[in-house]
Formats: sequence, C-alpha cells, structure tokens
Amino acid sequence: MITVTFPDGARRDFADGTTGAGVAAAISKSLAKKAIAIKLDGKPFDLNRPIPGDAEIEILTRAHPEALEIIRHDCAHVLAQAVQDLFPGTQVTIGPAIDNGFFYDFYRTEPFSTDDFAQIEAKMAAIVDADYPFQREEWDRRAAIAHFRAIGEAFKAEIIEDLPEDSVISIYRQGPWYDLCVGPHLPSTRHVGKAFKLMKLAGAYWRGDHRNPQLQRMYGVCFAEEAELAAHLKQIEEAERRDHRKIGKQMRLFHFQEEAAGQVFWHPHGWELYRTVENYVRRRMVAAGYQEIKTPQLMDRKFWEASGHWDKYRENMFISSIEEEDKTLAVKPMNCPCHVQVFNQGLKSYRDLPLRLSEFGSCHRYESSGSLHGLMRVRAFVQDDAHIFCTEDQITAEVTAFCDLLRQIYADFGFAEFRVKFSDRPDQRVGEDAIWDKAENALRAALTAAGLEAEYNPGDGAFYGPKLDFILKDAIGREWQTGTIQCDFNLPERLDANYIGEDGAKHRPVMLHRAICGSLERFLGILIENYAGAFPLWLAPVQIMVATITSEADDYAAEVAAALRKAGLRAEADLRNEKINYKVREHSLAKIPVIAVVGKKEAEERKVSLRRFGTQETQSVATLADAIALLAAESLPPDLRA
RNA sequence: GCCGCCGUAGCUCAGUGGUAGAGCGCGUCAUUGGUAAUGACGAGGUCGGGAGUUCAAUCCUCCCCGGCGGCACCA
Repeated sequence: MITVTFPDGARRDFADGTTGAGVAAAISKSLAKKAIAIKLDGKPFDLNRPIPGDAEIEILTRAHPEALEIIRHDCAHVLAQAVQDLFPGTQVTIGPAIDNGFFYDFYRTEPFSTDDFAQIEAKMAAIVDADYPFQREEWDRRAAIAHFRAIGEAFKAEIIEDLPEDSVISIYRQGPWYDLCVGPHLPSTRHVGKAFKLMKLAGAYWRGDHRNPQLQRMYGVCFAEEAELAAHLKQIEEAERRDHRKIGKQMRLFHFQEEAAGQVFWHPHGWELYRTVENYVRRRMVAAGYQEIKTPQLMDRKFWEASGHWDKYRENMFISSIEEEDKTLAVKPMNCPCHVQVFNQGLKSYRDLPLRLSEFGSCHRYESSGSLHGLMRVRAFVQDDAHIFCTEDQITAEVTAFCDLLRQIYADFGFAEFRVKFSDRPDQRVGEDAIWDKAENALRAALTAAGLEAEYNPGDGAFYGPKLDFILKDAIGREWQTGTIQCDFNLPERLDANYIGEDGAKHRPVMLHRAICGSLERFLGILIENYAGAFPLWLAPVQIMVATITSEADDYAAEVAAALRKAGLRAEADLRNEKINYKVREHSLAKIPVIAVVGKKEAEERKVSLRRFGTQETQSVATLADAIALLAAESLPPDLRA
C-alpha cells in the first residue's frame, strides 16, 4: 500500500505498483486521458512507471509548462530515431530540450543539409503517428557500455562510462529504437504531437570543447499546440523584421565591407544618430560629476606588459610597429590603463577622490571571424567608458550613484526593464580576502540603496574584483547585456596608482570600471532593433521632412526647412517633382517622425500641415512659428526637457 | 578559429556549361499633383577574388576573402 499526497493536501491510498496513470484514472476519466506525466516529490516522472512508495504527486497535462519540456525532449528522441533510420551509421550523442524546442547533436562523417529537413520531418511525423509507447528499462552498467560500443555508439558508451558507478542506467525504447536516457518520457510518441519544425543546422563540439570532435547539431522548435508554433514562427519573423543589419541598410545608416571586417562605415544619418546618443550620454555624465578625457590609441608594448594585457590579452590585440624606431606598439583594446596614467600625473590627495574620468574611448579588439555580427560584435568600437578612482569606503556611494545614472539613461532610451547580476570572488583572484569582503559588501549595500535586486552569480567575478552586470530587455522581450561596474584591486597596484591619505601616507585607490551602454556601436544596434528603426523624435536622424505638393511651394519649403534647422531641428526638404502621395509613402517607409506638407495654400498662409509617423489621416495645420515652437520642444532630448 | 549554408545591377532576387534578367532605385523627358507608388524612354553587371577541368565556366572542382546560422571565444 502506498499513500499519495496531492498538491491540495488530499491523501489517498493505492496498491503497490500503482502508476501515475492509475492515480489519474482513479481521479477522473478525463484526467486519465489528458495526463502525460507526473511530478513525484517535485520531480518529473513517467506516467506509466510504478510509484516507488509514499509520495507527493502532481499530475501533468500537456498544458503544464513542465510537460512542455518533456514533449520537447521526446521530440528530440523522435528526431534521433528518424535520423538514424534515414541515415544509417549516424551516431547519437545528446539531445536536450531548450527554450522553444530542442536540439540533437549527431556524429556523422558526411554533412547534413537543411534540404534533408523535409524528409526528416516526414519521418518524424510517421514516428509520431506510429504511436510507439516509450518503455523504460534498467540495464547493467557494464553490459550497457559493451552494448553501445558493439553497435558503434561510441559517444553513448562514453556517456555511460562517465556516469557515477552507482547510477541507474535507464534505457527508453520507442518501437524499434532505443536510447540511453534518464527520462522521463511521454506515454507514447503520439503525445509529442506535430507542432514541431526543424530550424537550423550548426556545428557543435562534443561536450563543448573545441579539441573534441565536431558534431552536427540540428535545432528544432516544438510546442504543445500548433497555434503556439505558429505564434513562435511569427515572433522570429518579427525579430528578422527588426534586424539592425537590414534596417541599417534600408535607412542608409551604416555599411560594412570586407576590407574592414568588423568595422563600421557610418553614413550621415547613422552618424547623426550616433552623435545624438553620444552627446546625450555625455551630458548625463557631466551632470553626474564625470570629467571627460581622451587618451592615445597606440601605446608601447612595454606599457601593456606593465598593465598585464600583453600577457593575458595579446591574442585580441592589434599590434603595430615602426621600423625607424624599432618599437612595437599595440592599439588599445581597453581604456583603463590609460586612465591610470592620467590619474598618476601629479600627486593626488584623498581630497581629490572620488575622481571620475570618462572617455568615449575608441578600442580595437581582434574578435574571431565567426563571432562578428553586424554592430553587435565588431572589432573597432567606442565605449562609454569611465573609471572612478576612490577609497574602499566610497565604493558603496559611487556604485549607488552609478546605478541611479544607469537607470535614468536606460529609461530615457525607452528601456524600462533590466536585470542585474552580481558576481563575487572567483577561485583565481588577486587581492586579500579582507578587501574582497569589503568590496562585495559595498556592492550589495549599493544595490539595496539603489533599490535594485540582483541575481547572484557565485564565483563569476573578474580575477581583479567583484562586479555587477546589467541586462536590459527590449521591445520584443530579448535581453542584451550592456552595463557593467567592476571593482578593480589589481590595476592600481600594477600601474602604481596612489594617493596621499589624511594620515599623510600613500594609499592605493580602488578603481571602478564602468559602462552603461557598453559599446556605442552595439548599443545603436540594440536601439535600432528595439525601435525597429522608428525612432522617437529626439533620436531620429531626420526628424522632419518638408515635402512640397507643387513646385510653386519650393521657396517656402526651403524657408521652412531652414527655419526648422535654425531652431535646432534635423530637417530636410523634399522638393522633387513627385506627387505628394509618393513622397508621403516614401518618407513614411523611411520612418521619419514628422512630414511637414506644404502646398500653395500653406505657402500663402505661411502655415505647415504636419503628419506624424504611424498616423493615417489626422494631420494638424499650424502656423510656421507655432510648428517650430511645438516641434523644438518635443524634440528635446530627455535630459534637456523642462 | 570550427561546422553547415550563401556571395549575380545601388537594393531585393530570378537564371543558364555557349560571357545574363525582373522589380524597385538611378538618369532624361513629359506631367504641378493635396497626405502611402504618374507615365514614357534610357543608363547600369569583367556574376566576391584566384587557380584548375573544358573547345567553352557566372554555372563543375580546389584555395582564399566576406556574409549568414550555430559552436568555441568574449581577460
């Protein structure tokens, strides 16, 4: 006899050997029909496996989020069966459920092609229709290893070998096919359903290590219901629509070319946007007590040796030399060592601290070719960088102020939501534990003071100090790591930064490395995708397009555009010999926030007709002076608004 | 860097072992029109680069460069 406790606290006794299915059947016929697995003491468990003893049970139906994970995992098994059936000789490895679906890593000498997907999907559907029950078996460890070796599944054998000696080796069968798996699984393949789709093919290393054999990974998406699959495919389309590389081309913001891989050619409108962002951030930083500096691009190798970069970061550095002087120089990959040089000029007093040095620092890093990705990952970029030199006692106040500044800036760019990660001391580190204690506590205190909650990332700090990372969420829910603040006990030591304390003795300052946007290039990429190119007025590269209806209004239109520009607005005039419909369409597609239409009537009355992006027919007609005043006020960056 | 896919006009893309085509854009001309495409005509490409196979290569093979999707990387 076993006693089962349900989520609502009710208890019920069942005969030994009763399965989840039996329990469900005892509750109701419809539940028995819908049940696909159970949770046994909080862990997912096969529906048709005998419940081992007294337990808390929850019956999972398809609609349950945890059921979805099982469905996805099973879908991976169905994929593996289909692939091995169609492509004999392919070895299986692992195939877990992931966000939105699953993947499966195969080993096969010949490459798969996405052209194979249709055939594989058809086979998968046939396996689902065949309704093979998933049957669990327990095998002897040695026998299992020998068996998988014998049938040529070297990876599976290796997995079992690496399992702890006492672990249960469970095998699941689905019709003629079987696989090593901890489970649990659905009652049968029919329950996987047909809401799946193979998406892409990618290389992946066995166990994620690039020294291991390369496997072929097939990604699929899978949902409980077809409607969810359709919705997901739509979301992918939406992300593609917003792709900054596509929008960048359409809106002529920037381009890349192969002679400068990973470096941006900013076009006039893109650079306008860039400068708008930079100038805004600059004003916010000045207001927050930062002093802006500019430091050299090329520094002697000796300098990077002293900073430690030559040793630890050289692979990512562009190196240059000059024959005449027999010198090796490196292009700076980071600004921090240069900032220490500025700090080190002249004797600093504790009265000078905290000293906040900021720089829109241009950095170059050699990023591997495979990691380059539009504006999101480039080799030349500018950071909204700053280093705060302070005492240990000032860390909390500085980090708190930083969090406030960051929150303000994100909010102004339209990012209301972000999360914070707190990473503390790693195993490999410099600095005494007492300093780490102090810095970690200071960061925690700052988070509390700023009213923020952080996820805890134990041991993930830099070797030189603990840090906070800031991850913002965009308009369609994607996350981007942008901001960071890191304590550094190492660099001030290496580059001998010091200040004179109240006691008249030399002390080491703590250095806080911090960025809010991170790389401006990448941040612009994020902004473009967040707004899908339809920027708010203050950011839009072209804020107002003055479009004429007839050439009789040309002179007036030029005057309007000039007046708008004089008022600080980014305005252009479209005097082309085209119909107004054509112009409205074109500038609407270009996502220009305001179209000022002028015809004969406006010219005579010295008015403009304003049409806002995203509106259909509601236009407002205003006098030129009123329109300028209105738009000038509306287009002010958030920090300059009254 | 690794695996797979891709590279044809400014853009989006079609196409063929006998050196190329559409739409949009661009230019010229006509048209001066009220809020999402006026019409006609025209120009524009050594088909990413190099080598090879072939009588002949944009097409087939190899190498290189770049892009895309992942993996690895992101002190």
